[in-house]
Amino acid sequence: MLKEERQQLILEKLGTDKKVTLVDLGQLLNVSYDSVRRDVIELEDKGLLKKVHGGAIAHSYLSMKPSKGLGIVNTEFVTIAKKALKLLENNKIIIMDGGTTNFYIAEQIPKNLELTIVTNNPHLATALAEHPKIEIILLGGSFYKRYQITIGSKTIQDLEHIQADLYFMGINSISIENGLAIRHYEESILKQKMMNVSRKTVTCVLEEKINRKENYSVCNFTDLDYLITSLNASDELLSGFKNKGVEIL
Amino acid sequence: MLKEERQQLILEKLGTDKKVTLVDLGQLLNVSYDSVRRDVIELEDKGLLKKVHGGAIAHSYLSMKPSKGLGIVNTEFVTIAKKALKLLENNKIIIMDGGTTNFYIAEQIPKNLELTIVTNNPHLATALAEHPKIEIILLGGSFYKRYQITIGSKTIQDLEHIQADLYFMGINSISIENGLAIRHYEESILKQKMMNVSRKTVTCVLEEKINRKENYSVCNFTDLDYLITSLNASDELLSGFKNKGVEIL
DNA sequence: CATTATTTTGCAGATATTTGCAAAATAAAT
DNA sequence: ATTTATTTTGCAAATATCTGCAAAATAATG
Repeated sequence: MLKEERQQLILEKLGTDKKVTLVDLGQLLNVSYDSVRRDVIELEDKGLLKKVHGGAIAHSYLSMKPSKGLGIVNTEFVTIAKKALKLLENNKIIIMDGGTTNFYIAEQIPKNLELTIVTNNPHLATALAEHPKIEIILLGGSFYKRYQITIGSKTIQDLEHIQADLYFMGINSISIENGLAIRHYEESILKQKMMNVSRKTVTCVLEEKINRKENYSVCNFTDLDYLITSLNASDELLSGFKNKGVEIL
Repeated sequence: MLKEERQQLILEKLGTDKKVTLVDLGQLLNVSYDSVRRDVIELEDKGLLKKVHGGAIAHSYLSMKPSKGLGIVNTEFVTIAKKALKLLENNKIIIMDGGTTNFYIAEQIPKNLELTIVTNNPHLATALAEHPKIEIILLGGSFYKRYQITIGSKTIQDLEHIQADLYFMGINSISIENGLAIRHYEESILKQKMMNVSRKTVTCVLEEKINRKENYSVCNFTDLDYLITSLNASDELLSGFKNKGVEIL
């Protein structure tokens, strides 16, 4: 059995059971104790699980259904989140909106980093509460049940006096011609405001979002400062995005 | 069983029962007395619970984590919540703060009632999102991790332009002489503001809160409009509260 | 295809962690 | 004040981890 195959099985088991012991894994996979341990260490380095004495426990997002593929644990998010961490520095003020990737990023922020995080996503606020050094500002406003975020003029007003260093923007579609766009009108306005009060803006783009079409435009592609993706730099989907003044990570 | 797994179970039990003894835990988890004690010590170091002689008690915010439904149903809460429902009418604007009882009330609100609920408690907002007809306003501000609510001058400012009909106030202690009081300074100020912008104020008082002492006073007993309790009207704990212009339910 | 480099695997000894036990110290209860 | 329950401490056994190393498997090369 290949190493990758084994590690995939570990993740799957972890997704259903939430925890595994190394002894169990060793028997299940028919390899030595040491091999599974090394596997688990590798997986931990990738941020896909948490290793503990005698076993491993799942990161909350492992239970999330993979967007495509069958039974394959989706690690695209985690790869992206890892890259996003490189943009974080001590004492910066970061805006994170209701984008899904922001959860993955939040979970991976090193415990020694001091940050202020401004968000309109209550779930993100509670997730970040586990972190010892992060100060959290929650934006008020109308609570939009469907996306579970605050929204509307009050939210925008709350941003008025904020000057952030970086904004992690969630997006539904991205293309050169149409720029960045999402599905909901009020939210598109809010994202524009968030861009305005941030020195730099970064967006994390999953493969599936590229060249899709959505209704409400937020900004042009070149308004971005960074683009984070798990795609290889040589990938042709990215070809149009290069050399436009946006740093691609 | 992994150590982390055990500790997770301890926290879960604590979330529902509010208190545990080490003896119980030892039996429940099938480990020695000493192990659970060491677990509890570790959890205390992480600030997740408070260790006491012979056991441990939950931090108040543990109960806020909407683990699964509301866990074990505490009948006292439910009795109180039922009574609280009588104060609700169509199209009213209600403020609910971070009080625990507000969760129970929220869960019981009839599906046909149209309300606007203003809260500084994100967990309450997400719980209310299940309700088809309630409009939710979430107050912004600094997110206070320990109690999982927003707090501070921004939160107070968000209340400035709100005129509510009713305020469900959570409280830690109540007595005739010292009035209503809680443990946290900023929160006491916030509750005062919430009272100010509401036409009427109601508080739900569990037996244990009566004649306790807490640090920060919020208001006098007579500033209340309604008092909801599960105690029998003839109970002597209530004797001092009667005929003071506060309607006791 | 054979050969060489690279990676992966399992093993053994040295360290470190966890666990349960028992005696001594402390706190709570009667 | 005496008894009882709980905590603390030190200790030893069991278990898990880490390290370096050599055999096996895999990939790369000519």
